[in-house]
Amino acid sequence: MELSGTKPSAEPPVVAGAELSALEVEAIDLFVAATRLLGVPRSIGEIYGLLFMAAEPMTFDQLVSRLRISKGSVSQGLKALRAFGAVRVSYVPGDRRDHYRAETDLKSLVSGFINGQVVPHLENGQGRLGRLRVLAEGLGEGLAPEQRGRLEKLEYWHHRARTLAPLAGKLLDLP
Amino acid sequence: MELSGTKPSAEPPVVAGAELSALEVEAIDLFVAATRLLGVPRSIGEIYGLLFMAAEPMTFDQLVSRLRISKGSVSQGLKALRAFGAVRVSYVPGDRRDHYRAETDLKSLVSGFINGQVVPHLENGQGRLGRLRVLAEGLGEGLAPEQRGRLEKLEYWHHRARTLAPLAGKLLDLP
DNA sequence: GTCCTGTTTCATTTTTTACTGAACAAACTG
DNA sequence: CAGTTTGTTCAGTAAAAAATGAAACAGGAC
Repeated sequence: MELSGTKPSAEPPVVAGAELSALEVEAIDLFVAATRLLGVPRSIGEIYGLLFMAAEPMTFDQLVSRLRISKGSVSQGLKALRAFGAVRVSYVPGDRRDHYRAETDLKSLVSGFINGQVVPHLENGQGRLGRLRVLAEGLGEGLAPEQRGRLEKLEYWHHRARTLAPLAGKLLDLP
Repeated sequence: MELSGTKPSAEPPVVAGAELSALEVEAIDLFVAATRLLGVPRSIGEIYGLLFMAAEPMTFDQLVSRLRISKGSVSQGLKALRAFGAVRVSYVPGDRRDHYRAETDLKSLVSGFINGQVVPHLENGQGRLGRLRVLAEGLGEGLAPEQRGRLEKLEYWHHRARTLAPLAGKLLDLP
């Protein structure tokens, strides 16, 4: 199965249920790899990857038919992507369907991800730390100095994370 | 189930196979929550959490018996934690067994995690990007301007990530 | 109102990932 | 050296996560 020709004479059809072009496959592959690192589902990477390479916004059913994944996955994937601002909905006059396009501003993407995935965990951590503090106080002298130091360290880490998280997007500008 | 007493008169036994103290449980819980965010297995959080709160280094079989998880999990977990420098091995004279303690320097932990989990992915991405570039060149004019722009964006992102990743630890110092 | 079209929801199935435990290897001991 | 202790590996299994697809829903169009 060789791509022997020197230049592609027939341009890839961009019809609804068409096969993915090699370029699209490669781009999707890249984003799927990224999702593993970020710990989000594969299908989300597929959707974002395809939208990222698309020359123009795509509809729900284009995503379904070109990626050959279920409507359920597309619906949930778009929901998550919208939730942290990685896709936007374009209004297209005369078309009842929503058209989706990828947000490609790195700062927005990073901020969105931090706010959606990290900040909630940190707020959770707040509660856990509080309980830990109460337990430690209850122990009084039963707490070894090493342990006391560790708890202080934890408080410091948490504080660090909470002050840094909102800045993550901005850190991309500086260096 | 109330902790009604004002001070704990009976101190918790720190014997090998003992129950975990409330403090330990709470700390482990916190780290287990963190592992979900980082996408690493739960057992790793348990091990690190217990070591983090331990007043002194612990042995392999203490981890097995106190956490009540299998030797396999402890072995694999410690292997991973050692791999990115989150636990260190203490030599204890007169004891054949290794004693493990948690590394608690935040910079080291962050750097270790980045080097172990992120950098390999980025190197991988190098290859993917290369293939994408080749495909794009092959298409020539068949590539829409939007798509060309996206590819440039990708290159930029990747470059950004590669230059920033090694600095991650240091970024914790500055602000 | 009823009939479409586009999208969401959710119980079930599939896939992936992590854990277990027994067999194994290495290193020490007496 | 035989026996014991300490830790690793890996095939099988259990648990968790994600994908599916059918049914429900929303809101225009007619």
